[in-house]
Amino acid sequence: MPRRYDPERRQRIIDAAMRVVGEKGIAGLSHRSAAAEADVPLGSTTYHFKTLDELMVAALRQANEGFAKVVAARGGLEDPQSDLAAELAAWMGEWLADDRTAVELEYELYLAALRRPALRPVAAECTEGLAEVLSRRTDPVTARALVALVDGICLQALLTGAPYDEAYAREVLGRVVAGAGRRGAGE
Amino acid sequence: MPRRYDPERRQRIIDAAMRVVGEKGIAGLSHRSAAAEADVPLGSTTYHFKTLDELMVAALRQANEGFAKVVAARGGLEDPQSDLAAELAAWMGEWLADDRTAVELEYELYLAALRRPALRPVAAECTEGLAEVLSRRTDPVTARALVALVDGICLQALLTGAPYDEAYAREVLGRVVAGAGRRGAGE
DNA sequence: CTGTGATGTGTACGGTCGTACAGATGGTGT
DNA sequence: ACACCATCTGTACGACCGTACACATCACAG
Repeated sequence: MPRRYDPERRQRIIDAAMRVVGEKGIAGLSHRSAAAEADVPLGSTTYHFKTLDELMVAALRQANEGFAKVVAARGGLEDPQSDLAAELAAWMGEWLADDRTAVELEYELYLAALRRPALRPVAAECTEGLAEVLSRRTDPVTARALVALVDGICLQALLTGAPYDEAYAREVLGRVVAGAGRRGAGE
Repeated sequence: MPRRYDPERRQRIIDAAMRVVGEKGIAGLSHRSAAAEADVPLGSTTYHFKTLDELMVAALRQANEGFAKVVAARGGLEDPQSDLAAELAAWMGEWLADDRTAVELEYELYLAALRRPALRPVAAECTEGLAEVLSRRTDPVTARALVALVDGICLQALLTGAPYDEAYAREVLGRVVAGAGRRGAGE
């Protein structure tokens, strides 16, 4: 593996791209805007990322790794003594309250997979990552359903601008958890 | 209300914009591409829709009206004898199988509200529209949760490219329905 | 019948974009 | 020491974009 002249150049471009998406949205991301934000010449971004899709793949992967760390750091999700639904609802509240822009950034990159097949494998990693963590507390089918419900609740809050209702989230997440292991659950 | 020289001009532009989004995605929508698709001059699209946001608002509203008609036409959702979760899961299956591109079109416009405040009120109408229909079969909290779960399940299928699993959808939707009217449900 | 305002049309300007490329630069293996 | 190649840089081109504007056209009130 040959060393680089500027070994952090590629990484700095990814970080810059994430800042651009956070500030101006995916529509504002271009080789030029990322280059300007990273303070590197245009040719440098086109060299490291031949297409914008490549840059978005790198950004989404990095965002998801950061997300996974935040989830892992919140130990409550792994503690078998805790109420899984309540833990999830509380964590969503913190996530959304802490910095809604950061959540928007993650979802914008994640949802971009809708029209960009190149992003789909990475998007699949994102859902599987959270589902895998939840699988340590419940069965895989319930875990996948919880991920879907978390996405739906977050999106409802973000898309309509409505405030996050933690009691509501805890209640409905609890219903999915409560049904774990019943008839026809596939497990 | 003054009549128009070409009373259908505006409507034709909206239809063209929806075709453009369906074929090339929101990123491919511009005053020019919509004008070309509608076979009208550029100045006509800029006259009727001062900004692209206005055009997207009109397109999303129209897509939602079409969606509401499809939902209403499927009477099973209103029949109190039917299994609500099974009806919903079957309807999602038909929707996704019939023409996945059409579903992508709807979700792409709907999700665009994430970064475009102008679309948020219309996005809110979309969720409330379906929630209102479901409210005739269950309580409002459960209805809202079902909408969130439907969105999450559809998005998981669309984003990851995975096939739609109707049995799974029926099972987890059923859990949410089964919990209706319990403790702390807010109703 | 005529004025007036809404609607339709064509063209042009300045800006941003992806892409391409030729040359500079400095690691790295031999 | 030398050559090779990954990396870096600046510049240019053609395409597309939103916007603006002057002028044509038509419905309708008076």
